[in-house]
Amino acid sequence: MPELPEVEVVRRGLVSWVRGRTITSVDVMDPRSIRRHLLGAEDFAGNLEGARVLDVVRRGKFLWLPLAETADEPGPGDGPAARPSRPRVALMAHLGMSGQLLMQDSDVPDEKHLKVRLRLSPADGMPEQLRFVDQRIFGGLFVTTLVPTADGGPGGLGETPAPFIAEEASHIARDPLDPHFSFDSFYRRLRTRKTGLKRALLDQGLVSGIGNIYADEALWRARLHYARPTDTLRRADALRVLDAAREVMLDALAAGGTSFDSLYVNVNGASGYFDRSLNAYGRENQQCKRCADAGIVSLMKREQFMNRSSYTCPVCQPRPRNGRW
DNA sequence: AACGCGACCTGCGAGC
DNA sequence: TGCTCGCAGGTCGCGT
Repeated sequence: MPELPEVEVVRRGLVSWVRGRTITSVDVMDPRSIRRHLLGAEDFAGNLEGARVLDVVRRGKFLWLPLAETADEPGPGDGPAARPSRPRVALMAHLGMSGQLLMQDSDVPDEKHLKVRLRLSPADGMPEQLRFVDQRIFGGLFVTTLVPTADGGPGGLGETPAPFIAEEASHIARDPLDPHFSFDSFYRRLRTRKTGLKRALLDQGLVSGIGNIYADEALWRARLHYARPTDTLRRADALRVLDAAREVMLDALAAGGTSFDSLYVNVNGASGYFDRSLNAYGRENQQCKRCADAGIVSLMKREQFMNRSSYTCPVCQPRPRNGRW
């Protein structure tokens, strides 16, 4: 579930099912899904078994579960007096292009692409297993350490552990929905880049959470072409495209994310329906909706850019000339 | 230092 | 029917 809204749908879904529960056993059915855990499957399982899940935190498209290393170590809900030393490790997840995190009862047959199974301590009315399913294996799980954040703010969206972030997510910028996202610092860095606007929007170190779909949607809403040079971009234009990204991702979140097929589902296996609201992505040769409202005939164009497809309206998102508008 | 490309994977639909 | 090709929501590492 690759972009921010889809990952956030998973995070929200997961919180109520796993927070406070203990991981009792781990099955790795395909070691490729934990290849970023360099010490291998046995070490991976050993780190998780007996650990208690404190929360589910997201930064950009990275998701992690801070862990209390023993089951009886107090968690965030146990009151200030019982607060433990901060958690030091976390179970990290990235969904890549096709990863899913699913809560399943034990009697549900294994999915075709089931890669990792976590069994959780029993809890009333809750599924016993957290499953990582991944067709293309671009995603994966691994255990990592928590390190201080660069700006001293919260690590990501989620409630604990405030100033700490999973190490492999520490180079990822805040996303436009993060309350600590700073437009000023984004814009300052944007102007120093010598690249095109879409490439910058997809650079997770500059602003995170935006992928190919929402980049095209944000550019369409802001009436900007993907090749607009970043070093001459006016503040008002940068603000417009960032606001557009925030809006479109919030709308998508409210719709449960974008699903074209069963690959993109929430933790209960349900699809989102934002695909019906897309204005640019996937609309090759279809009439631009905004131009149609203005009585202008204009067909959306698909072009190869960065080895992937980009969709633009040739009328309301004209290609820049000479590095200027 | 930062940009931009290829690699990492499986499966599906289109076209022959 | 079955082959090949192009395509798919992402990230990382290398060469320039």
